[in-house]
Amino acid sequence: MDHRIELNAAPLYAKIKHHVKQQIQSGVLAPNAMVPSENSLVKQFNVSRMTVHRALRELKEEGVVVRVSGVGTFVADTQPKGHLIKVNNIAQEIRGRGHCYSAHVVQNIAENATSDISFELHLEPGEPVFHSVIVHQEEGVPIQLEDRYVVSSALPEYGDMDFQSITPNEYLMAKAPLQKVEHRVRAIHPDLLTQQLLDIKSDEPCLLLIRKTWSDDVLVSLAHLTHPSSRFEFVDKFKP
Amino acid sequence: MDHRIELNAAPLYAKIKHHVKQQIQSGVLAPNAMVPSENSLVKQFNVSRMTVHRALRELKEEGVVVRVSGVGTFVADTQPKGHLIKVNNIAQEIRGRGHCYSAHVVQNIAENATSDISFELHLEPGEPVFHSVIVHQEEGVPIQLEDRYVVSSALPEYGDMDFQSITPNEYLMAKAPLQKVEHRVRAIHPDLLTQQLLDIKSDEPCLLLIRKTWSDDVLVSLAHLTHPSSRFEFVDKFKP
DNA sequence: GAGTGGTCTAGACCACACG
DNA sequence: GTGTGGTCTAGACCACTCC
Repeated sequence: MDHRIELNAAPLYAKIKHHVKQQIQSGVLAPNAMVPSENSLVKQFNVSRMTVHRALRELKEEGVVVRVSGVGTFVADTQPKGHLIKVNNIAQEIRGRGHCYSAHVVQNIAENATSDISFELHLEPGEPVFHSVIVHQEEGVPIQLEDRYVVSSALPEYGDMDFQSITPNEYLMAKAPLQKVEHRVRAIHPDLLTQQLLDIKSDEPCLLLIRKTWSDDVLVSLAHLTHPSSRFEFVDKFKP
Repeated sequence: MDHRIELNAAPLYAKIKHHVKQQIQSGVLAPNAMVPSENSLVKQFNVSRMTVHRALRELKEEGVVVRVSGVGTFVADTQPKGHLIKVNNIAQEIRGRGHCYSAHVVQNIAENATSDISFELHLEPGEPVFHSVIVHQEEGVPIQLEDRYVVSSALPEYGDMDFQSITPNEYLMAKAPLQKVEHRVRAIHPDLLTQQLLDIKSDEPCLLLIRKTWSDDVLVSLAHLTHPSSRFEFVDKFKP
């Protein structure tokens, strides 16, 4: 049986991985749902079991799936969690979990930098900046409050954007190629406005990620990303 | 349970991985040196090529070796890859600021794993673990509460250590070469004991870093690192 | 007993690199 | 050409879980 006749260059195990991921992302396979067994995928794709096994094993390594010997393979029940570096793609991450992403744009206006903000952004006080405030939601539940300042001179069209379909970070990544990033992570008590926007009680601590991004040696954006502790944690796996 | 017996029960691909790692660590295989080819390892271990291939593929994914199709497999030259959150060396970090580091060892005892801990460490309930609790101080002020469990079978001498002059992390790094790390960061309310040990008020939120470390494909340690929000933040700068 | 995942074999074909 | 890694097959045995 020759599979090489096909022009598609992707290995079979990669296609199977992609197929399962798609099923999860599209909602066909909900969290905790059972993924078709190796043998049924063997029949479905007309490949050997070793190939299916490799696909599912790698999905397990990636944390997409949980496998229990003698029982079956299941869609990982991932709590809201973020990779520090990838917090920018909160929309993508939520959708990757097979959940519904939505955004509530509180404001996106032009301001003159206060002394605090101008200091942080290395500007002169009073220089124009954009100030956007957006609540990111997973399955309708607020998961991140994004309070962002953008240097107007670097991205003059930022204020015209409607961030319903694209997140500010996706916009920034596209318009101002990321050159350098600085993260600070703190635990805080949310202020009253934050409590209301995130729909949390006053005694719930929050994870605050302060993110500065540079493009072309210019500091372009300062974002305060606030996450309720009960709904979010940062996760980072790496190999030294 | 003897650690050596587990090696005999280990899968063949794991034995081959371990063998190659040993060769590298012992200096038999220097950085950039060529690792024996799949076919020669097939003969040496009298196994199938698929088994050897899996071993080398996983070593590649771990960054231990570099593989070039049509050429060969080579020992990776040690890449620094300065990654996230260097909480590892809290003592070093404090001294790097020119401040005085001190440690208060609350306990370092042998226990039998509770069901919670055994689950997290992938052990059977009741298996022996070491449980150390240490308060790390900067200029005499508590800055990190380290609550750590270590798998006894992996590091049988951990319980004998006096962590006044060397931190558990430094000990682990020396005894069990770091292979993989998982971090989770949360914001929490400290419990009463934590408040006392860190000398903080009950309403001060804390940054909790949960750190799991693997060595040689074995999970060896689980640490809860709690930091008062007013005295600590994580900082991370990087260039993509 | 039937089904699951975990491992392993002994072959095979392919693309690529090198001399 | 030979040697390398990348992939894939069609079986197999095992330990395990669930009914």
